[in-house]
Amino acid sequence: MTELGRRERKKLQTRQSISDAALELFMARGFDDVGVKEIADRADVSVTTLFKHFPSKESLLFDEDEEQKSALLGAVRDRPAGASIPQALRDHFVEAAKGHADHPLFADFQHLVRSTPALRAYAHRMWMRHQEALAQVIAADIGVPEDDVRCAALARFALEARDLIFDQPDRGRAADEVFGLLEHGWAADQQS
Amino acid sequence: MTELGRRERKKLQTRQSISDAALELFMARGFDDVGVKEIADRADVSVTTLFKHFPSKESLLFDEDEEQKSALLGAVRDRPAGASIPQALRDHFVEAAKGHADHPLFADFQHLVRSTPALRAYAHRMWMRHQEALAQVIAADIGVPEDDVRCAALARFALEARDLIFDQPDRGRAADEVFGLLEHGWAADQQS
DNA sequence: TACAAAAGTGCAATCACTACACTTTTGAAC
DNA sequence: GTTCAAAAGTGTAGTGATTGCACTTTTGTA
Repeated sequence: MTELGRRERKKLQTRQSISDAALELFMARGFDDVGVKEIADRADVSVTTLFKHFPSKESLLFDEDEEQKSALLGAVRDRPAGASIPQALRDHFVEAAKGHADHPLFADFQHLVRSTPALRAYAHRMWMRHQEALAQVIAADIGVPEDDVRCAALARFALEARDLIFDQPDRGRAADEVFGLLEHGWAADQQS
Repeated sequence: MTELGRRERKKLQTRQSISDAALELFMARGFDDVGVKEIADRADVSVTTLFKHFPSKESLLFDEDEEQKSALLGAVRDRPAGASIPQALRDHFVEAAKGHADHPLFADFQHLVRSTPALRAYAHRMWMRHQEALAQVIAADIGVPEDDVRCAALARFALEARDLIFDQPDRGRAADEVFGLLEHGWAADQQS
């Protein structure tokens, strides 16, 4: 689409160098045992430049998740006929988890993030940023005002559900139970 | 119950001085515009001592929430006969919110916390710490293993719900809708 | 070719937080 | 009452992320 000039290409290249350096060092020695100075050195830029490209040390590991976001919204918007929204979200998460299981590198990355409090918190915050957009897609889908509370709640709960499920040993079953709760409510199973 | 010796009394007193100093300064000038040095000075202790009593700058504003926690667990455990768990949690949150509306100082405190990203995040993290305990109480109540996923999910969603509801203009209605979702599920309202 | 914007640099500073080695206080045992 | 070890407190010096500033270099473009 958009042809990038040399300037923009170089800028992206610098950004990528920094990002690469950070990933390698963090994976090798852990987030807390690598300083930004060392990353900047390896990427052959100054610390100042590093912070012109990334707002914080944590952000070095997380590139734009525009893709992730649109996949999420798409999963709801373009769900198969007859599928409910919670079902669509459940399926989307299970699929995504499967896709990640392929990449062996990704598992290490996940482990790094989940075992480092600062990264875990940052990743969670980034992920929850999608709440508003998701809520709006849901609201549009069922034809209610875009600030409807129930849509906001479903969006929030579903996004939280992903992390909740990730901790469970049997993720498939966990996903079924958690999204079952969202779909049919707490009351559904209690008096059975 | 426990008689406190002079030593422990003095320790608590020091802690309180620090806490008071922090609250006053933060309320007057905002969280980010007050340094820990200044707080320590006003409390007439060293910065080192300040950090012996509190693990971080944010924690200066949040005292032990053991009380809050047991109130939360009690609301579920001792709920009126016939009330469901989501209902009990809903009522508990609505009651708590009312109680806070009384204290005029509390409103300012709330505003400070909610308008300062670092504090907002910290408060949220503290609040969500109750998830595990709440999940266990729920599990015990309905007689399932304490690591049941649905209980963990209900606990998490309910705790998240509080903050979600707080943002809404009409909190009573919002509470009804959000906890209605937890109680009866997304499907319940959709095909009506 | 000249010029303004963009990208990058180096330095000094801020600020939360920690490690350390030290003094003072205090509770309790003798 | 004296003694002694633990607890509480202090001051200093450091680390490490992040920012502001004044500066040079690069690059698109007129």
